[in-house]
Amino acid sequence: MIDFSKKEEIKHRLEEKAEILKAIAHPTRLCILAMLIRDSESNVTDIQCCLDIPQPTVSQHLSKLKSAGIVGAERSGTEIIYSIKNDEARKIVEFMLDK
Amino acid sequence: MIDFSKKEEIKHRLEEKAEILKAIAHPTRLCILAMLIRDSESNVTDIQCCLDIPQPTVSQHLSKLKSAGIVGAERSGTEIIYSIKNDEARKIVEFMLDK
DNA sequence: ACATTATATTCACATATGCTAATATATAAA
DNA sequence: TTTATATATTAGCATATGTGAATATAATGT
Repeated sequence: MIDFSKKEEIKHRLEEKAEILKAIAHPTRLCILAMLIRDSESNVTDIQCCLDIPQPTVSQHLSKLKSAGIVGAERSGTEIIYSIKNDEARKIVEFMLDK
Repeated sequence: MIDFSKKEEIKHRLEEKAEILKAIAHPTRLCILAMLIRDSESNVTDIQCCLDIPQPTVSQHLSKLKSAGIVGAERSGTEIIYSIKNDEARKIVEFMLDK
């Protein structure tokens, strides 16, 4: 067992929170998340069409959101359906875009 | 929340929001903002002591927060007093740290 | 004027990020 | 099995970011 001092605990928590914020903090990813909030889920092609940027770029942003635990992916035939799975992130985006 | 029919119009808005989030999205800056929420204002030395990192590093993070419009600075003698001036940013930090 | 304290700025460097182009994989249809 | 469609991955490159060390500035006190 590792014995974290209180400062280390706080530090780790702040790092986790910063990771989530950093994943959200990009205009394209904010837009993707806004789409996913509006439509509750979406595939890559729909997102790409909406944003009008290259497909690999969309996939890279989705990959970043996914590895931060903000979105989840589920294959359906040839498509992959993305949706928001982190409620904390969802609320931040909702708050930012309601402003 | 977002009107996707006006793509060009919302692009700038998303960039602005992402700028704010990006400024917040760092463990040290999250910690600085948490201090400023708790104490309502603080000088550089106090922040430096609390975080235990070099003074220039603190100044650089404060500078980033300031140029993003998140904190304001006011000189008082030889000290400079920082405080949060962007309420949107304050609410995001409060939300993140309450979780 | 000089020393002290508080803060900012610059530089150098390593690492991370974002983009594009090209290529790879996976599923489904013919 | 070949073809088409949807998505992911890789490589290369430019730019941004974070940090520490050293230095600079600004206000105050002696």
